[in-house]
Amino acid sequence: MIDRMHLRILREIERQGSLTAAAKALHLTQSALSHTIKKLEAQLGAPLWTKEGRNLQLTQAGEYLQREASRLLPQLERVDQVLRQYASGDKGTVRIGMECHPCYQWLLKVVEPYLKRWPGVDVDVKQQFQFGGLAALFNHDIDILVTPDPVLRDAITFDPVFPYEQVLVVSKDHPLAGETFIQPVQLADQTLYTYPVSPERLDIFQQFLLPAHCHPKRHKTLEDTDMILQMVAAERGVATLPQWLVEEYAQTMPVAAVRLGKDGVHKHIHLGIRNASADDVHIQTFIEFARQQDINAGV
Amino acid sequence: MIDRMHLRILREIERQGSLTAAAKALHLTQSALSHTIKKLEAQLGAPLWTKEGRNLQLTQAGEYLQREASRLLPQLERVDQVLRQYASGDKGTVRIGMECHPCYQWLLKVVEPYLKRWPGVDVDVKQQFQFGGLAALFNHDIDILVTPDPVLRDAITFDPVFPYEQVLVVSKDHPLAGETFIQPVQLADQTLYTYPVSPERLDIFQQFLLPAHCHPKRHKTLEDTDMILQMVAAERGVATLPQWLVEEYAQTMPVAAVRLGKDGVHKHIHLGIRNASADDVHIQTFIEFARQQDINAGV
DNA sequence: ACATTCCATGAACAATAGTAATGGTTAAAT
DNA sequence: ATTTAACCATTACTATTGTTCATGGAATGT
Repeated sequence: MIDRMHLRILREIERQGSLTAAAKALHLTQSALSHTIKKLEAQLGAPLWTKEGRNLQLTQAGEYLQREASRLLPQLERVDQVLRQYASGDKGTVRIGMECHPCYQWLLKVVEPYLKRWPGVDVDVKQQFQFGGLAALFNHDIDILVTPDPVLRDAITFDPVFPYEQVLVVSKDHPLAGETFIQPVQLADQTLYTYPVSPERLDIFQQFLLPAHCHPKRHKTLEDTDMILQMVAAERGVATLPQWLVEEYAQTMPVAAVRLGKDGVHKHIHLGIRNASADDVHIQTFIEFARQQDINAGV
Repeated sequence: MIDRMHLRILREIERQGSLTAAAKALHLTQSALSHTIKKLEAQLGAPLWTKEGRNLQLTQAGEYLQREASRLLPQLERVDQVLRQYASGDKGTVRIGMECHPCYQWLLKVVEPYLKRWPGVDVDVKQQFQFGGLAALFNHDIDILVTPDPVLRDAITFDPVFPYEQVLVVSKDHPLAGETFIQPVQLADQTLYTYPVSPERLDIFQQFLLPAHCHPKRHKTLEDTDMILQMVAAERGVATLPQWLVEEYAQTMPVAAVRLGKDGVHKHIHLGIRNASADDVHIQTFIEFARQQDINAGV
């Protein structure tokens, strides 16, 4: 009953704000659109819009349909894209999403040689998710999720591809800079900079501070890795980052890494995929490639 | 480009096995189907089937499209259903999925009075999920997930609605039947019956046996609660169940409950919903209703 | 009050999708 | 080997649906 065109109409009227503009965007006349809408509403037996003055206001049913449209249409468009790629040989697109900020740095290193090795495959990288990376994976917005926090569930498989150590970053002149490792209490008089995510998802809290019932003097958040490191370099506080990333930054900035606890905090970057897409060639090759890359990089 | 009808064709040909039968199922002539397919393949620039003898064989692209069809069509059909319900007043359907076997018993008690209280709302209960309950929730196969194991994620909200204690069930004549509680070691010479799910998802292992590095003498699995209790009653082994459920069974069977550890293993049944559907009236009222129900039942 | 923008409508037309009839091919039944 | 039945493709024709054109009314801003 509800056809793809109906969904497109809903979406386009929302985007354009008016029926006339939507018609143009859909390569139709205003009249055609008006007719189609009237017919649809007759079929449904309920209006989708009410006329408020000279523009339209969605009814409750209309709002529902619009939400579904913005959810389903991208999936249908993806189907088109994939089919076009089937038709034009073995070209493909792998859509990769990331949840953690430093993952991006790692991904850059993997994607570049991957694109060279597989010229027929495109890579789409997405970072912003309305409902988080896992939802994006389930909703078929992305095909691979890069994350340090795998979740054990039937439908999703996580594959550890890159081991790294999470370390404390401090200014080179900081009192802690000389230590080989620190204890949780040593952060009690420090200002800690992190990305703006809830403490439950920050390893420094979950795996280091909370088990020892410690907490930093202050906890501040900043969006951007560079900004955080600026603050650390300026001795305004400390932060945590992957060790390999600190090494890189240390070449150009006065910062140093210190191990968290005697044994360190060890993590893996995981690649998560839907089990249903496990036999997709491009996804398979990407994961394999990523894992091999790390054998070289994971020194 | 790909239209709903195309997806229906793919699905129906799979279901019926032949083009002629599919045409009949779609209320079309065989000829019409043949035409539509030819046109679609021309548009795509690639065949979706190859003729193997007198029946059809899907190409790779065809297989992909078929998978997408069986994924997307149910969602489109749900949209139809909801819109029909909008048209016919405030009727609605809440689709509930369950991951844990005993959840079903609890749900039965909640659904019955709920249906009486809200005659306009239907409840669909589903128990089998190809990729697990969480995936079903993400895929819009269900609207509410009943589970004892919430997962913290952006897109999903879990709401604890019913507290219960997980206990050991033993035969009335079993040596352990007299104890007020048992220690993990006391299961070392017992046969343990559970549902056929992996030990990581069984509280008896995760919260009781593994922390004490114990394990039962034997671990057997059975599909069905009644069957498990039969085995327990016949002194073939022990099992774990929610305490309130054991109480019920104890009225008709020679079984008794024993606390797990000094403090017991305490759990909650959670209701999980997509954040995007948090303002759906029917879903809201169901959760509210479920929570109130438990105040009475949760003795 | 007037121009402008927006949406609705009816009639005419064009495009699309559907049917009927037929024929060729394949696989099973006699 | 021949017949029978099932399946799919094709052509020509028809019905339905979608689209445009031309027009009019209703709301907004100047």
